[in-house]
Amino acid sequence: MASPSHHPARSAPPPRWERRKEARPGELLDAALDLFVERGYAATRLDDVAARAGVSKGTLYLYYTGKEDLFKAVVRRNILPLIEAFERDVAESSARSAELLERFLRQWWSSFGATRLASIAKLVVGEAGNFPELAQFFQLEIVARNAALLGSIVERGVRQHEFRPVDVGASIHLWMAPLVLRAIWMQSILPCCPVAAEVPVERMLDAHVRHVLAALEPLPALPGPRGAS
Amino acid sequence: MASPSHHPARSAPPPRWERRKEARPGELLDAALDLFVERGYAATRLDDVAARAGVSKGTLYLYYTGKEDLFKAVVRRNILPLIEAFERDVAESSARSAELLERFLRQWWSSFGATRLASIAKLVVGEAGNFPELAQFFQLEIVARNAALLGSIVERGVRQHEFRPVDVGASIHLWMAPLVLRAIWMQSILPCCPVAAEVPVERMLDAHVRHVLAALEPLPALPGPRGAS
Amino acid sequence: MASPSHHPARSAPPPRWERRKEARPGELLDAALDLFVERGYAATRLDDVAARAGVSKGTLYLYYTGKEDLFKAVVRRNILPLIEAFERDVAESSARSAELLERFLRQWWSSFGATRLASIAKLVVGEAGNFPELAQFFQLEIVARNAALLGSIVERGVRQHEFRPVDVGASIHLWMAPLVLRAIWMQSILPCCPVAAEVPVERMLDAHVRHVLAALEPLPALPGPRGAS
Amino acid sequence: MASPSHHPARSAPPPRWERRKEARPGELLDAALDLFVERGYAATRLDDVAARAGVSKGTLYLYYTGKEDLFKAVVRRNILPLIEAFERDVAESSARSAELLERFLRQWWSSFGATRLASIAKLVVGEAGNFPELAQFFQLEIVARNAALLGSIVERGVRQHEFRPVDVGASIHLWMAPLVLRAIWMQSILPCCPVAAEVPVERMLDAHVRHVLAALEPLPALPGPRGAS
DNA sequence: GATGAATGAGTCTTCATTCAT
DNA sequence: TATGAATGAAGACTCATTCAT
Repeated sequence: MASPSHHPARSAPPPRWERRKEARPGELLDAALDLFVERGYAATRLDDVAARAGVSKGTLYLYYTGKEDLFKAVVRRNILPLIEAFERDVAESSARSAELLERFLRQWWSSFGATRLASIAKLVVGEAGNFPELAQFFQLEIVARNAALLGSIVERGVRQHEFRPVDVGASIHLWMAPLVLRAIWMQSILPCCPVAAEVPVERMLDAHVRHVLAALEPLPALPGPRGAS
Repeated sequence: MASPSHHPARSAPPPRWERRKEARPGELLDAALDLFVERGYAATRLDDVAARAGVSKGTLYLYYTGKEDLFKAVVRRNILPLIEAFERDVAESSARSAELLERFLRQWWSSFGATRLASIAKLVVGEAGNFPELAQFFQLEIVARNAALLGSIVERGVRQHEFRPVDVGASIHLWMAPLVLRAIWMQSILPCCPVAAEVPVERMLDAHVRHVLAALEPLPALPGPRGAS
Repeated sequence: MASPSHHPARSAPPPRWERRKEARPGELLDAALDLFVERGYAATRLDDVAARAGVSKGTLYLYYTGKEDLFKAVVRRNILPLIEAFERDVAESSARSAELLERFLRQWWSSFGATRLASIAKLVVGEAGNFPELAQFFQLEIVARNAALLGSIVERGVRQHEFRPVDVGASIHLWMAPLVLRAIWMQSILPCCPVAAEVPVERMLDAHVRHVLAALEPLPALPGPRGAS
Repeated sequence: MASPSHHPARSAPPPRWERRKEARPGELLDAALDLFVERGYAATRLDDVAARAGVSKGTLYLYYTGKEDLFKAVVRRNILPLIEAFERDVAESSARSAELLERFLRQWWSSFGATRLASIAKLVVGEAGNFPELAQFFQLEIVARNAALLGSIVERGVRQHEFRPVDVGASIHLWMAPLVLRAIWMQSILPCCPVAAEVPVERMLDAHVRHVLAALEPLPALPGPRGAS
């Protein structure tokens, strides 16, 4: 009678399952991301992944060859689009270098660092020993590309005399590390320490941006004594 | 008596195994650290820990109540002495603030960041979800204390007009993050990417120290209105 | 229109699959025979059977109620025609008994023993414990009938004084066993031992036939001119 | 009172398990033999093996690395001693060749063919495709050695003019096959066909021995008084 | 008729933990 | 204390079977 089904007239029993070949992979990856992030690789049971995706255990194996494959797919699927979006954004922008740099950092934070995706970095780092291949993928396809992107912004700024000349290679790490580490922290330690009265993210972010821009600010061409220091 | 050996007076038959109640815990912790660092928490088998420590599996349970307990002991035992040493060093030092700060950063790197101990941070971060209590301990007893230490150096420098006034809370994170992240990276991703031609650690470290000190350098007294900012 | 289909009048859209109700069972049985023979009952997956027959897994269930049913059908379908052919051959023959017997043995070898069908015997023997009903069928419809056939030849020979009187029941087993066992061997052990330099089949077969005929050769009629033969 | 326990006075609870390192492997192999023989390799669950051996599933893995290893151990352990016993018997015997041959055949039957061990041959034959290595072992260490043994008896008899010259290679197979096949049959098909009124084993065995000895009997020394025998 | 996505019971295997010795 | 044999709960993975399309 009050059947939740969609056949109001007929009292057809609701189908035990639906055929949704297209949607399944995405649902499985979403479920897996949640659980991997929450519990880590080893502590995540495929039963739970399947249950959260609303399918049975066997179905999972129709789409992924096993736990490892699922894990790799989760990482690839969630991370790659992001880096590609970043690359598009930078390529299309024609703003001043300082502005572009600030926007990059803030966008990185809002679309990755502040999200659940940051946990993926944590996962990859934690499981690198057990998934060297995945670690390589991550280093080459994500970290290196992100660094190249940031590097290209800085180099452009330097070339156009918007930034002072710097050791780009070393600087990139210095500019990214505070964001990356804070992101990881917020996904792992922080949820366990509700009282950890940390400096708010915004303040950290502002300070970081200011700090980076200051470090890149062109030296005053003045006659000033500061050049001597 | 003082003999480390085996009851010379009593004509006891040589025991099949030795009683080494004092030495055991350390040996077990060392073995466990190796394996936890290498494989992560879940992938480390107690059998292997015991084997590496040269004892049987059962013996392990005489000293630790289980895997969790062992894990926590590994973290506590290896990390606490370090932070305490840092605190002593800083307390005893009377050097100029800039010098002290540089020494702190370089020592942090050489005695923690560049060592296997850095993996512990990786471990704790990765397992925080499964060991909240451990994460709290880590945050409060290690991270916070380290931050306080660094903060005290900076504050002293500011108070003595050796450093310019800064947002200490936000700055600390910015000063530590590049080192922490690089340390973690070297323990996880890097071993899997032998060709990753990164900027050498020394250059990164030099750049970072220079950068930190520049950011803290007192502003020129000058006539400048900039002091108002 | 120009559809290869079989409904010329109707402008039916070309079907995505063909209806081949008549051909399917045979194709499935052939595929199943291959795989059962190659891997045994349990290690054969219905997926593979269907794939080899060029249909989907579901289709298999339109023709057989399950794996067991398929297995039984494979055995029945492949073995029964053989024994029936043997029976026809013997019934129609009017050759001398010795000649008929030799022909029977050689034909048995060439049309069963030397072929993939011999593996069916191996299968039934191996799975008898799990398929008692099938074992009974095999014993009654194949083994016993084959024995009866051979027995009838021998008995006829004895009746017509072409063979010496023998214990027919016991003899039949002696005459068949070397062929059966060799056949099974060639389907199971031999493929794994490429170097097993066995006596060639032909020599074995010749020796066996000679041996059987010698054992059945009528005793010399006393005074003994038969020594000359 | 009549407690089977060994602590009559104390009401100590019976230990949940005993440490019986020496006995376990044998008990496990016995249990496994039973079940493999009864159900075949694939249909035997390790749970059942362990239960029949009176241990838990995990214990099985202390002694064998898995199902395959257990299977191989069952075969090796049960079959090798037999063939070695046969070899000893023949080596030590000094009987006449005919007598030795008959004894060999009868002993083979009673100590292997008529026992549960014959099922091992069935198993190996059935699983050869899935365990090629085991099949090789069986062929080389069991079948070939048994054939060599029988061959040596026949050759000795021929050399000493107790037997007529024969094609030893071909003959061996002819002499063994009826016994081997009957043995396999009795372990697989027969238990499923209680009414299969077969020729009794003894009669088959007698007929076979008679038949073999007749085929080997030296040819009459020409002039032929042998017709009288 | 035909398909193949979905199911879920069944099995092997691992490993933290216990306890008789 | 120390040992390591024994346990058993847990989880990855398979595959015969079902059923919505």
